[in-house]
Amino acid sequence: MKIYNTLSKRKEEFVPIEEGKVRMYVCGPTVYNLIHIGNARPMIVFDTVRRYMEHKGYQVNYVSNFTDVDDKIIKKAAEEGVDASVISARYIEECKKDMAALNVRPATTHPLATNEIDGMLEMIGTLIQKEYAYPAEDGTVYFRTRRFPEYGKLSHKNLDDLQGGSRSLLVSGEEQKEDSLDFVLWKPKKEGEPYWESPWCKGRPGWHIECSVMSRKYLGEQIDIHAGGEDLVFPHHENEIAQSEAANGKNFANYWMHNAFLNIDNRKMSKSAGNFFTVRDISEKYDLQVLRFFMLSAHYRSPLNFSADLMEAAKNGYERIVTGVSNLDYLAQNVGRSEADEQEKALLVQAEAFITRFDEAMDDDFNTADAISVIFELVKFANTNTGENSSREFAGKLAEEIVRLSDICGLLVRKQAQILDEEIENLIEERKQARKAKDFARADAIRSELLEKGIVLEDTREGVKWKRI
RNA sequence: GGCGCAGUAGCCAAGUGGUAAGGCAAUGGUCUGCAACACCAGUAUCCACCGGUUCAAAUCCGGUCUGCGCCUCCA
Repeated sequence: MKIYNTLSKRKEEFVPIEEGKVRMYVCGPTVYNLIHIGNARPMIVFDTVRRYMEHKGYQVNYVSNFTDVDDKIIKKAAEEGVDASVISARYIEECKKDMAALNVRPATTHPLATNEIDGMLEMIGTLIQKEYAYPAEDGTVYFRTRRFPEYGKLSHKNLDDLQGGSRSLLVSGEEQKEDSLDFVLWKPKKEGEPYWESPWCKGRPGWHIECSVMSRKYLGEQIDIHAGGEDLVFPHHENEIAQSEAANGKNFANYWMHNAFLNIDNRKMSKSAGNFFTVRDISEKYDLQVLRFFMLSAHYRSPLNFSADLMEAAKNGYERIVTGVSNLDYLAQNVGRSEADEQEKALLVQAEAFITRFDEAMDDDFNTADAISVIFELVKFANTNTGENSSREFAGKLAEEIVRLSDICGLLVRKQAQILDEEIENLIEERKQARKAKDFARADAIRSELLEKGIVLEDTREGVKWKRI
């Protein structure tokens, strides 16, 4: 299995620190609002990475934090006149709902920054002791960036370029830094803000130190994979490396994975531009499996454009798989012959090639676009080779195969049997009689009536089928 | 200004040296009372442009154009 590593800028064979196990940390959202569809991309992508790793037999320890103390949370709390913890608790709950709807599995551990303050104080203390950090007069603690010679190794920047770029960006408070590249580990509280006691001042942690501490606590000093959006490469992940490696004296993460951004109508999503969508917004119009399918239909390192038309196309594509499985399930339950014959057995052997190709695609830096195209080919293979003369075993096995591959991508393609209201069932039965009597006007009227209730009827060779839209 | 990414059919998107996967849309056909589903057929002489390397390039090298990202909170 090959993974593109931002550190080396190339694909590398994945070798875990501990055989059979993966330790993986994914930077999670700051919970000050409902998550937006841009937040959803890393969640979906790295959930898929995790699922594939597990499919390959790895035991994955997957940690993803919630940043629950931050300027934006404090601002929102002030607006609503409530405590910051009320805001963060609310949006953590909402985020978990969205994740469930996206079929993103909960992490092994979802640590909260505010529960890990002791660890942060400890790490900051160590950094000061090792002279990698220093407190300023007002109690702010800064990381001494130039003391960490490898600073810039992830983002491939050199310190002097950064120095030049930031010189014009000096803001108030900067003058107490030894160097403009130094970044904050601990900052003093302002009036009305949540705070914790520390040896330096009453205050709260800087953003970067959280992840270094939580990663170490739940996964150990050295981990296999650290992941997040590409915007986190600099400065967040660069700073994490500096903190963790300076404090622990060890290499931090072996593989750094970054997903590219999601754009809306070819522009960066932003509230001010008015092209901002939360996951909840999308869920009002689409099954969120469609959003997941959409995100996985491009490679995670390519920028992905989002638009209404593209979502429609994704919906149609996703439904092709769902319909395929549904047709196979129908055959598997209703067809006469139970055992596969010789010809079908030969076809099942042939179908194994799709599984191999699926794994090859995923082994190549999680090429989900290619992997999904293999699922489509398998669907077509199944559609072409099954019919009312198929055996239950044959249809059933093909259905299982499609469901299994989709499941590795976290895509739910088998719709649960839904219970129909008695009234609807009666209408379907009445329409059946009407069609038998060639009263097509009445049959079409019933179909229209059901359509208004969100029920679509299809008269297939195998009989009348219906689905909710 | 520094660093970096991308440009493949109407749209989306794989493919990084051996002669263009897959999906959506559209077209013709089969099936169907009709519709939907499904199947079959054709659909990029060509991969932004120019030049080079090679027996061979969408794939490597150089240049041009265009779009985008990071360098500042941000997935």
